Amino acid sequence: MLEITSQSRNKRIGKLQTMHGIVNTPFFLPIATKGAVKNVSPEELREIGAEIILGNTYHLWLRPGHELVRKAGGLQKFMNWNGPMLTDSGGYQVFSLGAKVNLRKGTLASEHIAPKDVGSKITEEGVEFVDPFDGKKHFLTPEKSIEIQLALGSDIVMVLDECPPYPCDWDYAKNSLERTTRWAERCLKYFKQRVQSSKFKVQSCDSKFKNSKLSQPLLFGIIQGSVYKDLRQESARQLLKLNFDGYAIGGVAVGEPREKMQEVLSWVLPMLPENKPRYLMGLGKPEEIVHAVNSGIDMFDCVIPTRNARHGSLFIRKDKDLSHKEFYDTINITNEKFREDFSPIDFQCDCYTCRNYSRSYIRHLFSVGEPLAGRLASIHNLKFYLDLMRILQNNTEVARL
RNA sequence: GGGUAGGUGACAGAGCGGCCAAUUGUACCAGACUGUAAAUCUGGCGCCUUCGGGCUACGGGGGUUCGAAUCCCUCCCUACCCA
Repeated sequence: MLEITSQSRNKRIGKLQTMHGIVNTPFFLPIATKGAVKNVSPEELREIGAEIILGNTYHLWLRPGHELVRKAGGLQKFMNWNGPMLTDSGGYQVFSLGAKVNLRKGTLASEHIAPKDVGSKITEEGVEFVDPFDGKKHFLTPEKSIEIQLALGSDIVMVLDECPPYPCDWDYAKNSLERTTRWAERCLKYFKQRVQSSKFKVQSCDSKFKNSKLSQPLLFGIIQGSVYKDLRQESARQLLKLNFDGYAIGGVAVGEPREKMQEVLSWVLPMLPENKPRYLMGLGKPEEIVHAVNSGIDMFDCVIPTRNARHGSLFIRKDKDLSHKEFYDTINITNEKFREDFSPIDFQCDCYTCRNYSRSYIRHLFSVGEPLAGRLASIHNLKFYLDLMRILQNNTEVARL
């Protein structure tokens, strides 16, 4: 249940209760796909203001295996993250692994080949994946995905969905969304069965959470339907009937134009209950997050801050007015113009990196391939994102400081 | 002093008569990354250009040939071996 503490037009600010603590909304989840946010330790995540992170079912299932993580006491304990965690269901890998294998075969993703024909095979029962590392096949069902997520100790469990690529024709999108709903039902059924059984035990990493009001994870449904209004709304209606703890909007930022994504929000958000969290999966660029928060989204996750950091692309605050279209800049720190620039990445930033290191030094680390480069850059970019969320959490007014 | 192997673009290293301004890698320059197969990928990388092309280039000089980085002569240089 989401406790909304203030609201202005569509924008909501609140608190989300989870097994491992309360999280302020709207929030951003740093991504720890394989049980670690790349280059950043849990302590550093805390320091820069992260309250919750995201782990990945698919990757952790294959390595090290969810049973191992269960034995370790849950992923939080395993990786030393004392706080809430959301787990993705593996649905995105239907898209990302499928589409990429497809591209390798020389077919354009834009030609839209249904993923069932490529790297992942979708049937009513579940999805068959081919592990790109060793070519082994793995079969993931809705029930299996839930089982894994519970073993990982997830606070927010996502249903297994299919994330279709863009463009995607109406017929395919319709079939896909309906299957996603059927999978969601199976997830819900299995989830209830497991969580209500006497054997269910919260994977708690810290005794302080024993008094949490919540003794079981939250389960979120995922709305699909590509860029079609009728399908998106149909998907939302179907999932609303199942009464999930929260609702995610999936299948966006897969190549569709920006306006399409904003349209999807405008169709779907008015249908969702006020007191339940809304999660826009995989988003996004800072301005997309600001727009989505103003539209009523509470949760985000994205690889941009960490991946771009590793590639030398860094965020810089520019304008305090978030309604201003260009409230930030990005620089590529590897550019020659920073060779003798001894100023910090961002004067307005108080992250560890900006307090202690110059652009020139970080550029040097990148050019000689020192791992510290990616680490300092990731800390900075994540701080930029988390600061952005902090600003959004502190201001009821639509996108203004 | 004698012998052998070599000298190719910033570096390493292919090419060994025309399809060579010259494979490839690195370095360098720029760009892209949206529920992470990503410390990855893409493009550029002699000079000039009206984008058709033009010019200068494979140690120096000379030659053979319609045509040479590629063949011949000579000089210079480098590495290793023998004195």
